[in-house]
Amino acid sequence: MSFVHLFRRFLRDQGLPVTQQRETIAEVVFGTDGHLSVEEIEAELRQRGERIGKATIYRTLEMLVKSGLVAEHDFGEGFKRYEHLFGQSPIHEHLICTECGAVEKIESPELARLQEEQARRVGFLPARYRLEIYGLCAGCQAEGRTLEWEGLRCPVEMM
Amino acid sequence: MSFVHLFRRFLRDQGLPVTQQRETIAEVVFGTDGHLSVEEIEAELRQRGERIGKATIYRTLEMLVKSGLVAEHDFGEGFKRYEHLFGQSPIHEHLICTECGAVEKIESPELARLQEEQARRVGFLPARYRLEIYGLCAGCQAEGRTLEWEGLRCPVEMM
DNA sequence: GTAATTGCAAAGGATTTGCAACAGT
DNA sequence: ACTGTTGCAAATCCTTTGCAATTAC
Repeated sequence: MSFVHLFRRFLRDQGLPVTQQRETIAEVVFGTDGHLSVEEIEAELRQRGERIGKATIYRTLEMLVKSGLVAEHDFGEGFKRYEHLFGQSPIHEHLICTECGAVEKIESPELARLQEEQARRVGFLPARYRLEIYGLCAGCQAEGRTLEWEGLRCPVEMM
Repeated sequence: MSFVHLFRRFLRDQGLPVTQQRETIAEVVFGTDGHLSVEEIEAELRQRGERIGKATIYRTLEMLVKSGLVAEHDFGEGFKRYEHLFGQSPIHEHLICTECGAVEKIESPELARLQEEQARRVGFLPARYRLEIYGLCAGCQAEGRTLEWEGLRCPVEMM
């Protein structure tokens, strides 16, 4: 449970109070390896018998993101998702299945290095990366599903 | 003005009418190499003396995205941006300056290839990529600006 | 002529904000 | 005690949708 320690340290460093709500929300976020939506966090809190307002969840998540312990994602669903970075490389890709919504993580030091290199080549100082690949996951392929909207696309050779 | 031709062709192929509004909106989108927000598109239309409703803009953009001629982006500003892909590789990275908001594009076939490779390695069928690097652009660095929120981050070595 | 689009205004959904009551230091 | 947080509801912002009038084919 070292993450509680880290978050507390962050709050202390910022001169902010360590409240029960903040710790509870952090426990939920650090207790899942997936990508949580605010709605999912709310549900988990309800299940634990905690009654914490939505506004507090948003405010705590903002803090967790600022601390660098949690990453914010937008997979194009119309809302955000949150993922703790505890014990994993902050630089990793996401493979997002457009059919079933599954999100798989892959780490590639090679890819990370290449990205950094490309950015610095044009004088850019990189701080944060976002690598997402949308497509069809192995499971959906096995079930014979195809990329629905892909049929409408004008292929590049048209141009 | 070949893009008008392409968009028309797409509409015909779909059995949809080619309206004046659709062509005008397409002209605006294809007339800029940057990343336009809906608000910016509206402003440009107003400047041209065109009076087109916001709903029509959204509906036309949806169509342009489906056609594959335009890409939709979310740079975390709370709204979407649109970029035409006419004459450029659909696979390119974005370097986004968190201080001045500038967006620079870079193309890296090497990076694209590596990404494809990584995805396929785990049985994933890639269709669409998203590569964004957030940080400080060369211009802001020259002016001595720093990454404001970066100071709050817990470095990885804490974990 | 028929079917689809347009434009307006209203609805929708996620996130933020104001403010009085409350908790952490 | 003092400062900052919490929770509720209202507000906000972007985007979508319903529907009568209009336009493309």
